[in-house]
Amino acid sequence: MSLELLRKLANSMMPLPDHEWEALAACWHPVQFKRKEVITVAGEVEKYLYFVNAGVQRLFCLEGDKEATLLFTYTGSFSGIMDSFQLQQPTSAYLEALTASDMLRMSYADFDRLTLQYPTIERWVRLGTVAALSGLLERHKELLSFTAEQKFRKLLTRSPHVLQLIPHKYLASYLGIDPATFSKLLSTVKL
Amino acid sequence: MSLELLRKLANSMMPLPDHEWEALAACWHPVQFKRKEVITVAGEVEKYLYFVNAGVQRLFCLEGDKEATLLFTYTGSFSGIMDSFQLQQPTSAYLEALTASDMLRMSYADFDRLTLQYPTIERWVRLGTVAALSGLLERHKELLSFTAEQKFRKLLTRSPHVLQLIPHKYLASYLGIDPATFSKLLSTVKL
DNA sequence: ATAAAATGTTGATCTGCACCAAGATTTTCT
DNA sequence: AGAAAATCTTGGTGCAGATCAACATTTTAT
Repeated sequence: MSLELLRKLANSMMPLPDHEWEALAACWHPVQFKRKEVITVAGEVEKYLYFVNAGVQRLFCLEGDKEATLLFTYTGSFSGIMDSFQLQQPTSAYLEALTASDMLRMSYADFDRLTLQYPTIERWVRLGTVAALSGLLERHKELLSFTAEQKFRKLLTRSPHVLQLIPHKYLASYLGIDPATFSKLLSTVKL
Repeated sequence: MSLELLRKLANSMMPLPDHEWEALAACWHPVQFKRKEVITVAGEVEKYLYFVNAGVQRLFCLEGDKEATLLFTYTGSFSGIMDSFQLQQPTSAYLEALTASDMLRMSYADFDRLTLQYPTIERWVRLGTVAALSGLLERHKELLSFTAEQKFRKLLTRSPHVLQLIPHKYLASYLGIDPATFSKLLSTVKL
């Protein structure tokens, strides 16, 4: 069971005393998902916090017959439906594996115990959550004020690698534009 | 200095032992803003967490020549630029008073000390932040998938009172639609 | 109370982008 | 390797909603 990536991340953010790290590490359990497999279904309460050892995942909602993609998670990042997990309330989102995924996960009971027992961990979770909020606010601002082309360009400059990593129809959904429009924008930029 | 509203809110969410409440209460200081006064400017680090005793405030960004309104805060809610405050990083947003505002505020130094000293408070801040994240995700989903009319209707059903409270041009900006379109939608619904 | 500023309304254009559809290409599965 | 499924491309069309503009109304400040 590989905790290397997670340990590296933890150390870079907040070095923990050895015994706290032990307690934390003991709560993670490996789990695998196949490509296209749905990890969490709308209506459920998110049972786990995930850490991605390998693969790409997508968080999305169904609105009528359309999907709205909220975010992607990647190798080396946390995953799961964070608000549903922390508040233990039903979610209206789906989490699915876009590629075969190798993940670690922690149950809510363990998470709750750790945060109550170790103030450092509680604090670290808070700051991680704020960072997520900050990123979402930034994207929100773009949705409110950018044209399709501006959103497209921003994606290209901020995360060019996702073009090879994620099917374009999902990137289009993430930007709130039509897949055909995405394709047309792409062709204008490639010249 | 009126801590009534704040105390009521705190008790409803998480009753604190008396001495913790004392420590918390001692950190708040009253402050007033005039209508249209800018409370925090883009580029700054948010110095304070606010609690609104009276008034309405608006959080927005400038993108080119347009404003994108991210959220409103009201009597009885917290205010401030939460991510900038908690992370002590510069913000790209502005906070302004839409009406004359009567607020309480707490410095970051006090906030930091309280969260380190009292695990209950640290935890409560985390859960408040998650709740904010949850609400923002919900709105994000709507921006991605709703038409102007759908967003308009949702606003009317969820918060009809804001129609009397907030100038419609800001509501339009909040929904990401043109003020003229907002006005036209309003007239169709009034019949 | 009055002037001035801000906000809201309404109609007439104009356009960005969604929508549709059919074919080309790529990826996945066995 | 080959068949099937998924994804991407590209052109044509239509419309939701932005933009423009002029006037009406409401709110604020003195």
